[in-house]
Amino acid sequence: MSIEYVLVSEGEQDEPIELPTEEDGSLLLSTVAAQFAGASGLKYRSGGRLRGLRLTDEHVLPPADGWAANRYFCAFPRADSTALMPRPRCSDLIVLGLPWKTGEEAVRDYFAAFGELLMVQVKRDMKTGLSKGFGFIKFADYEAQMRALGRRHMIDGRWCDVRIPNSKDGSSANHRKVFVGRCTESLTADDLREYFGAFGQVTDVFVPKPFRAFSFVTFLDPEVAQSLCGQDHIIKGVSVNISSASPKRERGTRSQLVGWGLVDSTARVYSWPPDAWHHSNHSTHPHTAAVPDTKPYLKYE
DNA sequence: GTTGAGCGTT
Repeated sequence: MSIEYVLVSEGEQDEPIELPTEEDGSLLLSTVAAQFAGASGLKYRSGGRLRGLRLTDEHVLPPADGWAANRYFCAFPRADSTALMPRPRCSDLIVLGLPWKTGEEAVRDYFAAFGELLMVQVKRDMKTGLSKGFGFIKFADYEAQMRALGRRHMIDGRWCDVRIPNSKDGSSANHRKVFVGRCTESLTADDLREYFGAFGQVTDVFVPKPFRAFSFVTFLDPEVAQSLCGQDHIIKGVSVNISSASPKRERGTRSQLVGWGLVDSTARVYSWPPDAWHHSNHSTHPHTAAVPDTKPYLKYE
């Protein structure tokens, strides 16, 4: 078989380059990577759908109808295996020193240059509506976050700082319940259950009545709960912060017990499942457990 | 009707 040239572009819309095949008719991944750094494979469009090419031992194999029948573009690890190799999560960032005048539109306009924005807030006085001079943003891409953190920002004629908020709590107790802060009244228990259900089985959701701007979500698996602590999540457009459900102070007080969900000061608006849950629910907190650090409800470890 | 280091109605 003789050498053939294959049309390959970086992205589907980009200008293709001709790449030479090997004697066996395959295309070496290193040949692709020489032109498109970081490429991990090739794909093409077939009948409106994307199709990936087989890759064996660094040889990209042609489709059944041969190379010439299609145009190819690159697959990159980041684009296709987000679930397998997640980049660091973006966190909310605080923007300090905003001019009093500056609103969310201006903040968004400014930071959009760094990358896609998922959230922009300018904090205002509840009564007057005047800006407090700071706000919060969240980028879609960690690289954008890094770029924004790496420098000062001139916004509407004033130097502003972008930092990681220190309200973030790095600590996370090993418990199944998480505190969900910065809830709005628009977030219902069902919203929270549906959203957090994607991370693991949710066994309980507390939403204080009257509205208190936070909620508690309990998972079956404490590892799931722990893994979420310290993160910001956007639910129905609301940026909530997840942290350990155990308050930092006031242990032993009624508010402590309330925080742990051991006392019902608020309405239990969601409970599941009704009975299987009853026993382990209130017996395994480190401060109250009769049997220290045993986790009879776990099937692993 | 003000202000200029901070931290988002726990």
